[in-house]
Amino acid sequence: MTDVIDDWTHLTPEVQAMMGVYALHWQLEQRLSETKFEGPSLGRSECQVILYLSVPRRMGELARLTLKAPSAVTAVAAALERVGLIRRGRDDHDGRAWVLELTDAGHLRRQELVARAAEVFYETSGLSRDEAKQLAGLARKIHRTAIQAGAEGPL
Amino acid sequence: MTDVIDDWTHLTPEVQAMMGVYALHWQLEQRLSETKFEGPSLGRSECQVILYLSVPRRMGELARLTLKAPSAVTAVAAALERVGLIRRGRDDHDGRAWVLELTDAGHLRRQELVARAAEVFYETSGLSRDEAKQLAGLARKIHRTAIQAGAEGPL
DNA sequence: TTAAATACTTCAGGAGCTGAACTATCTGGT
DNA sequence: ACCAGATAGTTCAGCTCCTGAAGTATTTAA
Repeated sequence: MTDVIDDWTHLTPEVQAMMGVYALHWQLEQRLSETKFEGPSLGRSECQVILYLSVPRRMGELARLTLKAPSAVTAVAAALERVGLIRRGRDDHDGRAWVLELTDAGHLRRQELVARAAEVFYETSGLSRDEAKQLAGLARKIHRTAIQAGAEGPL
Repeated sequence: MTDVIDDWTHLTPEVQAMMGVYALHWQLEQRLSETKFEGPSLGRSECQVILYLSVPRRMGELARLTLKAPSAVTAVAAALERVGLIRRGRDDHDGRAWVLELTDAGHLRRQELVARAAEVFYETSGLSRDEAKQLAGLARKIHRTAIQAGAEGPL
């Protein structure tokens, strides 16, 4: 089809990893957010937050996990509440904080998102189940380190 | 520091991989583009295109590789040419197409970017050299598949 | 030679994020 | 109990970056 000379061998492993990460990230965001479900459609950040809401979480926690500013989470929460996918409640132990929790519709939507994410993941990565698990293992470590680095600022 | 209950075990491998990819992508883009080099500073896409210009490439090829619209590449090329990091020439075999090529300053900047990318990669991923190579192996496959899927549209 | 396809450009418009300034609540020292 | 300072979230102005449509130049195929 195209005559791309992918002399991919002279790139450092780090740059190779980076390019793969960029490509997979783009496809996941793009194709996940443009999937049509029943009910209202969601933006990229809305999908991301729903995935993190496997458990009720405070907004600040979501901001830290998604590496976004608190004000960005405010907008996402407003959108998700407006369409009835989440419910807000005050934190029992801290009246300043909100806890976001999926409604029944939210849980349903999350299940659909997880399923769709797996589809898109395999379609666009071309990885096998075993390779996916291998990647997930690396991803756990990456996630933990990256979130911590993000919380502490850029050194 | 924070009491995040990361019961990360009940997430599917695909979602785990996704979250790791999101976090690493964010950190790489953010920290790479905010690094100060000598000379003019670059946006995220400018950095990405420079990395792909290890070899002269046509603009359409860059659009496909970076998964962006051609018009986005036009803007990036204009910016990079303005600051003297790339040179444009017509493709010998196709007078419609431009070929972008790094200047000497561009090659220098690319080397600095590659070095900085490796630093940021290890700092924010927490991976070892071996794990990085493992990830690079998966990334090669991901990249090839994802770029092809992008070129052919969303199924 | 002419119609259709391709490569890039220009531009208007929009999504989504940040940072600053603000309100509400909590915490610790006195 | 009270007040100062820290913390959680909100509002908003402004910014960056991207896309999609319409336009130009060139190539390809009929």
